Amino acid sequence: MDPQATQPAAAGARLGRPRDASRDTDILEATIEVLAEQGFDGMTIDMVAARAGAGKATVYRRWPSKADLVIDAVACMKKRDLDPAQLPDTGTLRGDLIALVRAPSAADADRKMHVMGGILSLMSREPELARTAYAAILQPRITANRILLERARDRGETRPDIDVDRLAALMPAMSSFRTLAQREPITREFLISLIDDVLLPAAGVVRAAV
Amino acid sequence: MDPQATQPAAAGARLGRPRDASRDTDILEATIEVLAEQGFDGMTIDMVAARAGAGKATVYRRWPSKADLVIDAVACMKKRDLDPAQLPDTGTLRGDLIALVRAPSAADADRKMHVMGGILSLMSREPELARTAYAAILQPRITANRILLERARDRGETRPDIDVDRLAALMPAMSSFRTLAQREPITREFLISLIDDVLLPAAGVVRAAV
DNA sequence: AGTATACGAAACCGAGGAGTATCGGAAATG
DNA sequence: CATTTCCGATACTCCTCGGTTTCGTATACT
Repeated sequence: MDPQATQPAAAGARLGRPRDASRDTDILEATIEVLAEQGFDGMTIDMVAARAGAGKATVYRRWPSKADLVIDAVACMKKRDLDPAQLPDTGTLRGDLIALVRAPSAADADRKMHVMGGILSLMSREPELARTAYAAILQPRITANRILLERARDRGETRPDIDVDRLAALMPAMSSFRTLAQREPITREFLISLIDDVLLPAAGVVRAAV
Repeated sequence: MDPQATQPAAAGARLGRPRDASRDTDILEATIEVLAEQGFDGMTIDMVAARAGAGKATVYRRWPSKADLVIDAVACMKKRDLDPAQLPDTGTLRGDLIALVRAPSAADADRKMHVMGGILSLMSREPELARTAYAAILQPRITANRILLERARDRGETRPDIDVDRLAALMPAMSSFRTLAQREPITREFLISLIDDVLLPAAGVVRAAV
């Protein structure tokens, strides 16, 4: 199995120059960027390598194929994500939702949606990627919405019989639709209008004076 | 200009074997099918020709390039579409919306969404296609919803201050999201749940006994 | 009949991109 | 210093696919 079974015990120090871990993250970030701009089929390994300031060999030493690189890059988007443990808790559903659409969140969501659009065609052929992308891009947001909605419902702020799952997917759905199909940017105004004109009325929250 | 200016006046009968018009529709339908299954980049002209039972030359005699073929095929989807003049008018918003999601509509919407997903990457590079696709696939549905909503609002069935544009896009947005991102099929149950649990509450329609 | 075009099938051409190999140099171990 | 592996750069192979051409046949007009 292991051709290097001389002295370094198991996963110990290998011989020769060690790998530069910074190349990994640079390549993964470049992959996400090119993916968002060009889509999977429009993206070439040379583009990624050039943007990362790396050589093609350095890419292929780490990932066996273009598809594996993309799958790994998408999976790594999940890490720097909102932590369910520190969701906003302002006392009202509207306050929580508004807090969730702060400026960096909007720009970040816009790029994530473009990545999603870029790998749509590949997702048909790679079910594993489809699950990974859902978990990395959509699931966190939907889960956060679900938690906020359940909390508000248990407070008696909404109707008691709301369809939490459906409503939790509402904002991601309308956002992706606007970005990908209507090709208009996600703005803070759009998100707030979504909260006040669609989501809160649908949840049966009485409209406060604005 | 016209190298054939002998006897046939202007656009009259040409010389030789005339073109078979049935090949046009066969090729266009095959294009839509392959597009929905494979996406633009995964689709090859050979696939389309084979499925249409035609030769590649027959395709290229009619459309100068793959992109032109796809643009034309998408544009032709608009023809067999719902006519705004004969929208349902049942007296209630819910009745109208339910009537609009009859069985053939659901299956048709599912395929249209897959086509939309298949050309997403191309739409970035071809703004003309983006407009065409929107007009052929989404606009008719959104417009129909808008008309029904405005009618209901003017009847006093909804709150008077509803955001018609936002609400008209709600069902297409949630449908495309479910199809493309969540990869679950569009069922009649899903659409009705959307109407009863999201759209009507958001529009302020009082829930009738079900 | 003669001519001109359309048809399906298949060979063909050229560009572009995935993946591999090579090279000179750098960074680690011994 | 010798060895080994990593690095960026680049040349190279192989294959797919868009698009063109050819061929034998079919179908129109004159």
